[in-house]
Formats: sequence, C-alpha cells, structure tokens
Amino acid sequence: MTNLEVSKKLRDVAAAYILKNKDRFRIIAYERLADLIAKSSVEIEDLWKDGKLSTFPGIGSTLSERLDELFRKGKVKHFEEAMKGLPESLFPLLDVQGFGPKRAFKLVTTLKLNNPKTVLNDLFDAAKAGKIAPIEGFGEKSQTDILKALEEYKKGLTHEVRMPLLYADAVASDMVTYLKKNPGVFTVLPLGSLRRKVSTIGDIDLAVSTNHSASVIEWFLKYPWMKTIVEKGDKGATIALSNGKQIDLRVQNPSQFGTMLQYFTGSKEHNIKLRELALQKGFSLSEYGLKPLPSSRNFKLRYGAWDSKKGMWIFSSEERLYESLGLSWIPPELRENTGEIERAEKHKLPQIVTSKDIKGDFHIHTSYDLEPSHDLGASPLIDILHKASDMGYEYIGISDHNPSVSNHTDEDINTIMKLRKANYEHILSSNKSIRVKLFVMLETDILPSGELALPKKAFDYIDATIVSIHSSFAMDKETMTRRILTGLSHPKAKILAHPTGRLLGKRDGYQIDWEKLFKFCKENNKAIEINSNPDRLDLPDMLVKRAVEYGVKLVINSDSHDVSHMDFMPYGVSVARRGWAEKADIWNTMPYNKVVQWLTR
DNA sequence: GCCGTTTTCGGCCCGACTGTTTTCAGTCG
Repeated sequence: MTNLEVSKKLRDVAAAYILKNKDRFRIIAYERLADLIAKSSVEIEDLWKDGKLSTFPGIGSTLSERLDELFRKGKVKHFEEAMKGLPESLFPLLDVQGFGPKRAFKLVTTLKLNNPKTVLNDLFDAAKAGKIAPIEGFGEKSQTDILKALEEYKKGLTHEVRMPLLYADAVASDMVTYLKKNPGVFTVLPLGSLRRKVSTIGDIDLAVSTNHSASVIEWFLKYPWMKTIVEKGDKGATIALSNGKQIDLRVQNPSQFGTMLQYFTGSKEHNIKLRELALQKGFSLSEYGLKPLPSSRNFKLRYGAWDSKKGMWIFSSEERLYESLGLSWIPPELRENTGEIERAEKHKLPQIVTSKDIKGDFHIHTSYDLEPSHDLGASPLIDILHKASDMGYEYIGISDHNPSVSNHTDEDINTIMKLRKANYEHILSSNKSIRVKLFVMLETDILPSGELALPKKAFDYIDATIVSIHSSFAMDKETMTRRILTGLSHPKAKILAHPTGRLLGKRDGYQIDWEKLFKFCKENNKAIEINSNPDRLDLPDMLVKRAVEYGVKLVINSDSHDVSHMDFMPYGVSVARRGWAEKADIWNTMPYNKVVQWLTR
C-alpha cells in the first residue's frame, strides 16, 4: 500500500469524523498524519515491516494499532465503523479542489448520487443541468466553480502534481523579474517549499515587500502568462498558469516583512511548533507579529518594534523574530519540525554545508567514446576542466559509463580503458596551465549478481570507481541489498551513485535495507552519493539525515552529461542541507590531499 | 488522537478568502 493510499484512507476517516461531529482534535490528528505520510519520502509500509511505525511523528499507540491492522488485513474495523452510514460516493469528491466533507456530503445526498465509481461524472452532469444552484448554501457561482474544478481535475491539471525544483525555480524567477518592474516593489522573494529547497514543488509562493499593496497586487494579476485568478484580496492573490500551476503572492510593508518571511516559508509543521513555543512564552505568533497574551502584557522584547496601534511586536527581519523567541535563526532548509527548533533553543544547530564548501565533483561524463553501456557525455574533457577551474574546484573525477559488456570481449575492454587513461593524461600534460587535479574514474554497473561490469585487468586503468544500478530494478529488498554490498566490496569501488534509483515523478526507487547499507559503508569507508541532477536528487533528504546520524560519509556529485550540468551542484547541496549534513560529512568539501588518500588508497 | 526540560493530564496555531449570507460556514494553507 503506497503512502498516498494510506494518506487518502486517513483523510477519509477524518472526513467521516467531521460529518459525525467527532472530537475536533481527533480529526486534526488524523489529518495531520495524512499530510505527513503523503509527503514522506519513507514508505510507511516499510516502516511497518520493520516494526517502527511508532517512530513516525503523529503515530501514537492507537494509530499504530490501526495502521498495523490496515497493512495486515487491508482494512480496519474502526475505520469502517467510522464511515458507516455515510454514502461511499462522497469520498472521491474530497480529492477535488474546493470540496470538503460538508459540501461533498450535501451534494451527494441531495442529488442522490450513490455510485462512487461514477460520482465525478454524475456531479458534472448535475451541475451542467443546473441542479446545484438551487440547493441551499449553493448558488450560480458555486455551480460554475464546481464545473470548472471537476474539469481541471479530470484533465489532471491540479496543482497537487508537483514539479521538479529546477522547473519551479525557472517559473518563479520569471515572475520575480516581472514583479520587479513595478516601482512599488522593494523586494520580492520566493518562499514556501522553494525557499526550503524541497526536491519537488507544489505551488510557487512569493512575497513582496511594499508600501503600495493594492497596486502591486493589480500588477501581479496582469502577469502575461496568467490563465485564471484563483483568489484575490487585500493581503495578496493567487493565480493559475495555463499549465495548472498556481502562484501565490503575499504583500507586506517592510516593517512587518520579517514575520511574513517566516510565516510564508513554512513548513506548516515548523510554523505550528513555533507558534506553540510562542504561546509558552506568552505571545500569539502570526504573519503580522507577536501579540502578547492578556496574561503577559508587561513583557518587554529586546528586538522588534512595538506597534501600539496593532498592539503587537512587529519585525522587519526574520533573524530578530527568531531571537525574540530565544532561538538561533534557522536556515529554511531545516524548517520541517524534525528537531531543529529544539536545537535552535540550545543554540546548537548544525553548521550545514554550503555551495562554497564544495571543492570538487566526482561524477562527470565526457564525450570520450569508450563504447559505453549507457549514454555518453556531450562535452570533451578540456571543456570540463576549464569549467571546473572557473568554479574554483581543486579536483574532479571523470566517471564515464563502463564499456558495454555485451558488445566487447574482456580484451577489448582492457584496451579501451588503457587508451582512455592515456588520452586523459595526454590532455592534462598538454594543458599545463590548468591547476585542477584529475581522478580517472568510472561509473560501473553493478550486475544483478553483484559483480561489477568490468574485467579484472581493466581496474588497473582507473583510480577508483563509482558503482550504480542500471538494470533489474525490481528485486526484493534483501537480494538488492546483497547485490549492492557485493558491488561495493570491490576495493576500487568507493561511491554508490544515485542510491535509490528514483526519478522524480516518474519512477520510485528500488528496495534497499538502509540500516545494512549504512553500516557497511561506515565500516568499509565507502561513500554514498547525493546526485544533484534535478530529476534525481538522490539520496533523498530524509535518508541523508539518517546517513549523517549513522556517521556515513557522503559525496555531492553533479552526474554531468554536459558541461552545463556542472551547475546542478547547488541542488545537491540543498539536499545535503535538508539532511542536516555538515561540511565534515561530505568528502568533496575536503582538500585534494585528503581526498586522494581515501579515493586511491 | 498525540504529546511532554514547567505536564502521563490537559493542553492542542492562526489567519485569508469566497459565496451565500445579514453574521458565518467552509475550505485552504
């Protein structure tokens, strides 16, 4: 059962509780867990198999039992009781934008739409026939809104389909450029998951600092690529682009921009925790400021300005707000309520790695044709060396794919590898002005047997190899783990590349026993790659965090197949930052003389 | 239903916007 299916189940139960007027906080508990599971990169069913359900935030003793029953039997007695008496047909509607439990219930019961399989079409027909507007609480406007929402949903144009970070960056920066043309705009910043550098982005959130809110919002609504206005008010607006993606704008005057930044950056979980902390300290925190609770009116704050008209402390900078709550400023990448607030209280946040710390890149493909098993790079070594030099790197590793095994004899491959090494060395010696050090490496396939796809003798022509899985993805967890560990056991195998094999939005990763892998890597001094390709971003951030806790060393690689791809590095760095990795956790922040000892030993 | 360096009981974030209303419920983030 996938995370999304489990999440939907919990959401349906929460909806049933809402309709039956159950305890508000029980409903929140179900909804909260549904949210957390939907966005978790750890499969909740895997957690259950490992007997670790209750380590997941939001799962206590009761929900642990319920989910256990769900995975064992495929259904839960308690859930079925909760939904008893409610028409099954209301639940599919909940996935459509604008439908909550109450409106869905009202519609399916009034219109007697009882077939859950056809309810979306049935409701669409009813709306077209004008049967919704006369229902109490609805009107002409809601009838047309429902038609539109159902159409978008059927077309798959919902903003819940997430886009890769790189793509969202491009969409956002286009809008930023546009907004800056308005003279009333002081600053405009991408916030939300974009600022937290989440690997995939749902909506694009932007905040503008201005003293002319109304005119900025008007300007925003005139954006040339806008398709529809979703929402519009004094504080901001939401538009949808023709690709279905939404852009959310909030405006605020500079004196209150700090709290706006904090609020709109999220995450939701981080904000809730922060607001609870503020309550403990005698304040109610909102996007506007810190409002003293009636019980603590005489409390003075060192930072922030007192706005007597609003009766609250306001903040122009985010740093001052965090300081006022007794916290260190928390980098956006850490704001997921996974312990960062507790650490910030003790002023012991990790010093997470930055792009400036990166001194090299071990995973670059060249255009040198060694008749590989997979795709060649597009750029020659000399271009890559110049680029590396421009980026200030001390060293790079060239990791072309291994020569195809099926098309060559071992003898052929030995020759190819020997020539390749000689070619690279020749390029180096004839370009003495280049200071960047070169590791002649390879990206070698781990075959289903666990053997590496390179004859024994050919290893003499490389300094080290990256190993990775490019075939037979559908193995069970145990077999796959054994396969990888066998591959990594080769003395020249130093790095496991794109470890989960996931392609964002296209392919889930294969099954691996992470505990076993981490243990092996730590004991044998092997590194795990964070692949910076925006379609991969693999190792995922949550697993980076576990690897770091385990003491496993990582490398951040671009996996460039073109010299321009070397600029992907900051995306990998973002993943590392989200996984709480410090400089010392990452091999390619180390100087050459340290790296050479590890890599070529 | 969850959760805990002020608690194993008694708390649980805060607000915007819309449509249908005459003061608010529902939905969303």
